Amino acid sequence: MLSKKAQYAFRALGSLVRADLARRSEGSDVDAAASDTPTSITEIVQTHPMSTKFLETILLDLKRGGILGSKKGKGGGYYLLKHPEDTPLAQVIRILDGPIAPLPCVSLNFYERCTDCNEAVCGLNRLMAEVRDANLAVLEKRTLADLAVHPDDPVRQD
Amino acid sequence: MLSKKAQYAFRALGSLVRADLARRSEGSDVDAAASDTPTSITEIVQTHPMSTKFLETILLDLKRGGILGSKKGKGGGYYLLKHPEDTPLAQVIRILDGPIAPLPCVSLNFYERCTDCNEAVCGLNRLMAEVRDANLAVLEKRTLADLAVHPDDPVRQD
DNA sequence: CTTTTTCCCATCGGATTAGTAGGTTTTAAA
DNA sequence: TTTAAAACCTACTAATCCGATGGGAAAAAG
Repeated sequence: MLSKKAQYAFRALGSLVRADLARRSEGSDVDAAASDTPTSITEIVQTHPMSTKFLETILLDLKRGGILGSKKGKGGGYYLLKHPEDTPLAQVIRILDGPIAPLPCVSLNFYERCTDCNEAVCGLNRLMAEVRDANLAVLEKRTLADLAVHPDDPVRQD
Repeated sequence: MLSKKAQYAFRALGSLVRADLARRSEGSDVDAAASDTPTSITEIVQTHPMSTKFLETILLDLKRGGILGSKKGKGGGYYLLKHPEDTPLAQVIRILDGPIAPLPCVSLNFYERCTDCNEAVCGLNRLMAEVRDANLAVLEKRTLADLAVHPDDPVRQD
């Protein structure tokens, strides 16, 4: 199960993706940088009701994780550092919830050796690696861009 | 991530599967019932070191969950109620860790309505349902029988 | 009637989660 | 140059969950 943190993160990122798309379609002629029109926490909370303070820590995590940039001061806020389709959902989950794998000993990014089992022989290892791969097949393919897709819109099915 | 409970459960079930297979190959001529040769907690802990008391609660959960049968008193213990290949890993995980889905609102067995989002429109719902399906594709196909497979043995790959 | 087992209930310390409080720094704009 | 609005930082807290433990009661075999 995703933590509240990750759930809120995805909601907030939804706002930022929509802002990104809007900016990109509006300023198609001018060279509008994402950092020129950041979205503030206050704005995000208005469309997605949640604790302002809690969201603050979440967006900070996403910034440290390399997904968001920020601008301080009046008119400041957060913005996506990359195109929405270049940030897979897996990256967001890893930043906020840690490992995606069901066991530390099959984790790619948070690997820890199994203390009391021989990984080469352990049947559970092999099976949980299968589960991990099934997860990543989705979570590395799907990106922030997919978050903003409305069900009526054509969805990428490949 | 799987809880310790689920991890221990899989180890213990490994023992019970091996006992089941052994019994089935031994008593091929006689009609030996599983309940005639149960495996006690003490035996399981000897091959898989872990807290006896903790394992006790786990096996009780598995019994209440319909996976194991038990026999009280001297010579008693636990045994599989069904053939190993008839218990998918998903069932074990649900008993000990609850939902497999990443969000309550996409859970098949532990569904809870989303309080602050419209499921029909929410982009996250659709994506997390995809993740759930990817998980279940593995966890409903793989069973206790796969737990006991040694890596050198031929593995079912379908 | 003794031993061995499952079964039941309550508790418990530590970690994690979700959230709060209060302040600082930076920036834009009046 | 003052004010307001924003990100940023540090610490704390309340509640919950996790992993485990303790002390038995009930059942079954010999």
